[in-house]
Amino acid sequence: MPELPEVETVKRGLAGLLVGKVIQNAYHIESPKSFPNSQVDITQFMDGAAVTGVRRRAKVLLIDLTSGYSLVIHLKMTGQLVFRGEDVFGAGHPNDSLIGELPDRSTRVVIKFTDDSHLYFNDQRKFGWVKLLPTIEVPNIDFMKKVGPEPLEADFSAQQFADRFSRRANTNIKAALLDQTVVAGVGNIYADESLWGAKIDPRRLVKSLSSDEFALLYAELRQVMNLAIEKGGSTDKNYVNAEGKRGSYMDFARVFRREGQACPRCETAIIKFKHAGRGTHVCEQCQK
DNA sequence: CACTTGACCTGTCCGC
DNA sequence: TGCGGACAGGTCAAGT
Repeated sequence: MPELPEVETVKRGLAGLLVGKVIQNAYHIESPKSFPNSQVDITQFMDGAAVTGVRRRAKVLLIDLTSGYSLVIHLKMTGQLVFRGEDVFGAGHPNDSLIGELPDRSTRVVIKFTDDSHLYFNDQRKFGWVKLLPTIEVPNIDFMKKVGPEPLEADFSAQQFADRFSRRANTNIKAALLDQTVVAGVGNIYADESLWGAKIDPRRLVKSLSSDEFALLYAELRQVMNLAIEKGGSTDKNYVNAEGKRGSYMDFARVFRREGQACPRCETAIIKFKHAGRGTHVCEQCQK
């Protein structure tokens, strides 16, 4: 579930918690695929290194270290990055985290800092990963070379947005929105939400959309993602922020996971069906 | 190259 | 209550 707004929320949380901390050591728990680097590299380039910054590109998190290496992290569907330390969960602090004692049975990677605080990478389904790479090589990995522009950047225009879709002219608009090489960071939740906002049926072919419809979809996508960041993301099942707390965008969702409920615009019941390989939520009255 | 489908995993929920 | 199957959805490999 983590899409751009969720990863951005984690990024902001971690930036405030990790920068300046020095790593004591790092290890995986019974899931080498989750942390595929060699133990030699992990020891050499992590132990004793300090965190200089936390960045996000598309749905990928980057934690930069003084060793010249960066942790490149993808949460995929069920990944969580939860920080635990005295400053957040000291005596007397209310603990409203969704997550209990850590590590738990979904913990795959543990990073221990010299002040005895910890960063836990949890991932129930083991699709996500933490990779250690030289910072200067990060832009050269396949994903970074192929991924499309950041949709929330100030200089990303409606015209650029529309132009990006030319490569997917013959597919449907929902599949194209989910294609990370078209625009970065859109996943199932915000695809459905923005298509509802723009009154576009997800099954429409890209080439059938007018320039006005692209302009509307651009505006709706940016609005819905900005609102989601403001609400700390969407917690459907697994997603939590860097402190283990849920996001509240689902309280504001108009169609996602609202099958059977009334469309906020026209009161018609929202329907759900499988499309582009995903659960898809639509108001068939509004979305044409 | 454009496009679609299946695989990767595990926990949960639904119907029998 | 047990059990099989569907489902969840980000990305990539392999298929047409």
